[in-house]
Amino acid sequence: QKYWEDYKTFKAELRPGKSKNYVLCMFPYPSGALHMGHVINYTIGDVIVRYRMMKGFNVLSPMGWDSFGLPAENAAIKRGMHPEDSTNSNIEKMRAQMSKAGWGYDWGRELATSHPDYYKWTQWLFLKFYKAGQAFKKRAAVNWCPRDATVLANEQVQDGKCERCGTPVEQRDLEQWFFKMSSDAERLLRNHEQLKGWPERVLKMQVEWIGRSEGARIDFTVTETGDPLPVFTTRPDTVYGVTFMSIAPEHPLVEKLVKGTPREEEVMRQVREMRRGGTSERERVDMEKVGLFTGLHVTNPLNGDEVPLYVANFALMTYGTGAVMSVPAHDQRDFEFARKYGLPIKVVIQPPDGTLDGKLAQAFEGDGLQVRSGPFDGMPNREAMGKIIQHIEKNGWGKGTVNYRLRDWLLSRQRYWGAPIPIVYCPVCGEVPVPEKDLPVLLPRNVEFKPTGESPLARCPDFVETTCPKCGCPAKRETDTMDTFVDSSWYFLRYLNARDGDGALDPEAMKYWMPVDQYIGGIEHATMHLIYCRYFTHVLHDLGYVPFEEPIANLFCQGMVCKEAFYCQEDKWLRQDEVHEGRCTKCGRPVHAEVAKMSKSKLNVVSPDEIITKFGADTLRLYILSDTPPERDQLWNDEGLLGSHRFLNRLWSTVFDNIGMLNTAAGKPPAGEQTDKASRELRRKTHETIKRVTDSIEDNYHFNTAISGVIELVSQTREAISLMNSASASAAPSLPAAIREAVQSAVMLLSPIVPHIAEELWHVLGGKGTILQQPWPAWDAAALKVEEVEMAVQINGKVRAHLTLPAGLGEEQVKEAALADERVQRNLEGKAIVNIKVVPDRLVSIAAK
RNA sequence: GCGAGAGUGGCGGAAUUGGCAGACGCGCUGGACUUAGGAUCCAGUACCUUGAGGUAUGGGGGUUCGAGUCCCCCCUCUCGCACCA
Repeated sequence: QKYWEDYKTFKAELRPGKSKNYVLCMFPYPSGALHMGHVINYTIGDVIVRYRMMKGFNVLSPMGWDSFGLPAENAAIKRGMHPEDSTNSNIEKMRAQMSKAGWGYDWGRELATSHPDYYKWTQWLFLKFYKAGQAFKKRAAVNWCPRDATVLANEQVQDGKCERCGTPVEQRDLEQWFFKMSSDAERLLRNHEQLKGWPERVLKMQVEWIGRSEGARIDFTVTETGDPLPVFTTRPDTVYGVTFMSIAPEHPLVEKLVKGTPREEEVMRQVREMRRGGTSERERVDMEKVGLFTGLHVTNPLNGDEVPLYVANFALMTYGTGAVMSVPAHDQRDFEFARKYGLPIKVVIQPPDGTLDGKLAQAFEGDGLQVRSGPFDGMPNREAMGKIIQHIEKNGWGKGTVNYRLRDWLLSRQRYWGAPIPIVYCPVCGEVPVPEKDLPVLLPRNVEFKPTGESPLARCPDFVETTCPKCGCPAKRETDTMDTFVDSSWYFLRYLNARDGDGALDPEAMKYWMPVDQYIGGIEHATMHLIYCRYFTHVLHDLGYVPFEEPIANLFCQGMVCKEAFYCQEDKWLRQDEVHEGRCTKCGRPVHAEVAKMSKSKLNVVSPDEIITKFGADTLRLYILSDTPPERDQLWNDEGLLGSHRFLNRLWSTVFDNIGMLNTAAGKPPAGEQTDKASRELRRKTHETIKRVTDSIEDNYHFNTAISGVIELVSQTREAISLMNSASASAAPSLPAAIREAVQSAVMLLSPIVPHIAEELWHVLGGKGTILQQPWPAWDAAALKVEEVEMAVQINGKVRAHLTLPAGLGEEQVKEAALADERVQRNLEGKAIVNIKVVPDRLVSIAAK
């Protein structure tokens, strides 16, 4: 580690003409302690970095800190510290832990999103977005977490709960800052074709999240007042079957429409009741469908039908137009609602095989022929869809349109620990952006930041009170801060010129290094960070700041590290040492065991620090990659860790116990065709392993099979050493050279995974400098050739015999040899051969009756 | 409900992409050695029977000389989305 540090092994420089490789791991929130999630993430990244360095790439491997945000603030409150202090001390601790793990980074590019020299540029970018109309303020119903006392983006709400703390989210009407992400929906979707190096499931999740659907906007009219009431539908072919209209309780028209009507009080009471749980709470299938007649009606522009208008809890203000044309005959949800409230059901599409009447058991959602649909009667409904849209457009009743589920990104937060939004409110000039020369808008240090629901910065007069940059009048600053996902939406660009005080982005560096060749991180960011950073880059591209649209060429999502967790009814979650023979050692009750992601609450965490202290970083690194392909969840097993430790000890002693022989053999010509059989076989194993390890890494980073390959090579090498030391050594004069080659190859192949031991062994074997400057081993195709093969003989699909034959033997000769075999003959007795198939060097398959 | 992925020994997982299922590791069983170390080394370890066989990759069909792998039906689990009009 000292060598890597002293010689700046991981310092990356822009070298035009040299192939680059940008390997990036998702930067951590500085909690102060590494956990196994970091270990798997950053070990994968480090192995790729080292492998590609040996492959000759100019590799960039940066690291930084996602240091703003709620967790830092909450932790600081709990510990009675200022978030700035606890964040900085956590960064120190974690940087030291990372170095101990042996992960190689170019620390000269380190950044922290909470440092003014970073968030200055986050604010600068915000202003660019603002001027381009991509950042704007609007009043909207937003998700509110009462515990964290702040708003949340839709992406941060899970199952109606705060993604951070699990508290049920409420709905509030607030004026908030948004990024116009919805305007990028089409491109976010379209550019998927450029993301060939992304996992399919991440793209699928993004497709669902963006939620594109084609249909039409149709303008209904409120019969009594003449107010327009547009709806979005994906089934314009059913528009003649509308028998009522549903409107979201949040819809601005509701209050206006019922005002002064006899039903006002009742309707508004219902509206308040429906809104109480918040939008997300209502977005649940199992929620009972509730509606209330407003006393008003709407007119269907196509047939003039006047149908009742209902306030309904299943209508969402956040999708489409907030109003739904309801067609109970052809939509199951509308059907159930109509049944409940005794509303008419009007069939307008007949299935090809039968005749539906008004007494349906359920909605008919399939295809058929239009009926009771005016000029479209008799037309197949698929065809009618287009025709009806044309008809609607011609008459000015609406328009064919595409609707997206993706909403704008709510970026303001009523919390302290984030980048201040650089806007000033002037009584004369209104909303005024802070001039670029006045950036950063510094986050003041002395603020009472405990959450109350009001932005903490609002209670800091020194911060709030300012003058208008335009007219000089006394003015007030925006007191909300930015969502931390804003910070992390561009950090991969900032690494390229992290120390540059003159600009956010460096065009030359971006041209060379971008896009990111390999991004590694958790799947949990599929619809958050991984959409936000794409959107951000798209806008920066449109503004001419970056020369590409997609920042991440290849993405790898690692699995979780899990471990058995034990639960006792009486004593709750137990540590492993509190369980004995399936029973709780405290109360003797049987214990329930389950495999779960390592978590403090389930008491099944293993501390990387402790493992490194006891067994060394290499044991941990090797073990975490050994058992399971890295994209899959893995099960932590203490015994398995010991197995990895034992292997490294074996490798170590293989070198040290034989160091004299190994170094005497150095430089001797490698065993060739003229040498003895044992040497040729070891050499073949060596080159097979080089190929296998290289292929395994290239095949989606399957380090587990790469490692098992090296273990086999080391075992075979140790057998060769025993042979060499035995009496028959004279029969294998080339063995020392073959053993030397095998050992050296094993060390090189393992070096990205266990770099400390590999560097040490490499030096003991006479190497100079760092192993990272050595070329990755190449296999010699000639050495892979086998001389003899064992072929299986199948008779009617069952293996009946084995033949040892020279490799590459002709088909006829193989058949001959097979039929001559005594066991084969015995099994063929009394049968006639129907067919013989030879798979060269593998097997013979005989079909007989 | 929709979408994706996965079902292989006691466990984690291999399987050259249609070619001898169970590599490698853990665990377990014998044995060796001992400077008692999270030792090490050797042998064994899918199941049933052992003369030889027979049965096995969630279940059932199919294609094929040959299927864990391809096709059809079914079951189970995991993850994501979910009143999306």
